[in-house]
Amino acid sequence: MSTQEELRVIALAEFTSAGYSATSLQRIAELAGVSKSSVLYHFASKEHLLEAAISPAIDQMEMVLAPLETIGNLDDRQRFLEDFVDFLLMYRLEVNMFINQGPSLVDVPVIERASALVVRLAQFFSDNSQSLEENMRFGIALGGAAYMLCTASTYGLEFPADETRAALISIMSELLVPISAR
Amino acid sequence: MSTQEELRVIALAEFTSAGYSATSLQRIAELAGVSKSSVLYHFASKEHLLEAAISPAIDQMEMVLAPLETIGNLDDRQRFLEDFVDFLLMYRLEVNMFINQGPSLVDVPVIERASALVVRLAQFFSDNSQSLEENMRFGIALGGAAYMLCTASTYGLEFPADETRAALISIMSELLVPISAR
DNA sequence: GAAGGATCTGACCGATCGGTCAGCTACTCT
DNA sequence: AGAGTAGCTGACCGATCGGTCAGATCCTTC
Repeated sequence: MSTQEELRVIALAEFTSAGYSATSLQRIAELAGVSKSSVLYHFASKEHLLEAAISPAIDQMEMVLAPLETIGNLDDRQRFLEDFVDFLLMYRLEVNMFINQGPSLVDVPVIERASALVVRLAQFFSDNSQSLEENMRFGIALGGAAYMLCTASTYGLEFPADETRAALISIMSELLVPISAR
Repeated sequence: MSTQEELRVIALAEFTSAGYSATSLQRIAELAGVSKSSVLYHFASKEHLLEAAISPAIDQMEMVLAPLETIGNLDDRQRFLEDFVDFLLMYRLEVNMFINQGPSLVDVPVIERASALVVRLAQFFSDNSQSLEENMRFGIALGGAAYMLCTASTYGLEFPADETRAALISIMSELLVPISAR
């Protein structure tokens, strides 16, 4: 792994666990075994490092959400949900960071891009009804999944990946089933 | 409202929205219209201010959780859930902060006290079965509710309190109904 | 009016922050 | 061998951080 990749991975882990503003470039450099100057050689600024750390996840999320508006029957919906859960599992650190720290990281372009995606997703899952309970079901599913996938591991809970995936799909399906099919 | 109370309220709001480490004492002082020295007169340190800001919520949570082990039938369980939702609504800022930033604020005594409460709550709601899905249902309910109650308002969603309460109780009941009654 | 405690402030401290810059090293290409 | 470039570093910068301290101000109590 190149130094640049290593820095990106370390930065992502630290930003997620300790928080963006609580993580210093000095600490990232120490964890990577290089100097702070070296970090700033590979990434023009701390914000650029943040951008590099999470934009792959946002790119992937854009791809997963691409077919959103073409979803028709419940099978389409179920397939999409599985893809989305796979996305959550693959990029759990990035998602957790966006969910938890996104609101305090406005003005960072990639964060705004992600926010737009979440709004689009919310509008789809709320069945265009914009009812309170529909919106809350979506919010709980998204926020809850993100919480479970990352924060909860702080409490020492560690689960096999495939079981986690199955349970997550099951619970989210239950939460996000449209009114018409409930 | 005394200066001390005002500082506590402002600090809580800022810690929640911007993050603990991203919030400077200088900023809290400015928002309150006093000097930084005055903040440090009322609270011995930034950490003491954090403690003062969230410990009322943790005290209340301890009271709400007191009857946890005596819960018998499903009616008890439902009543407890309603009390807990009321607690979430009353202390949404504190809960959101603990959920989102708790893991990065270890070594703060009040945070550890709250963590112990969450573990106790999780053990109850997971039906002592410790199965993966039970634990995940609890985690999604708790993390999701916290997310909806605070973070989601960033997206401009604002709901009447009583409707929010009813929807939250409904969704959480659904998520936390024990296996035996499903 | 004197005394005393509560409240508040500006000046100041060392540490750390993100970031700049000149220069060192090692490798590639001609 | 020489030129150029990518990778990396230590020294340094101004700004801001949390925190200390001596003293000003205000209000109560005698």
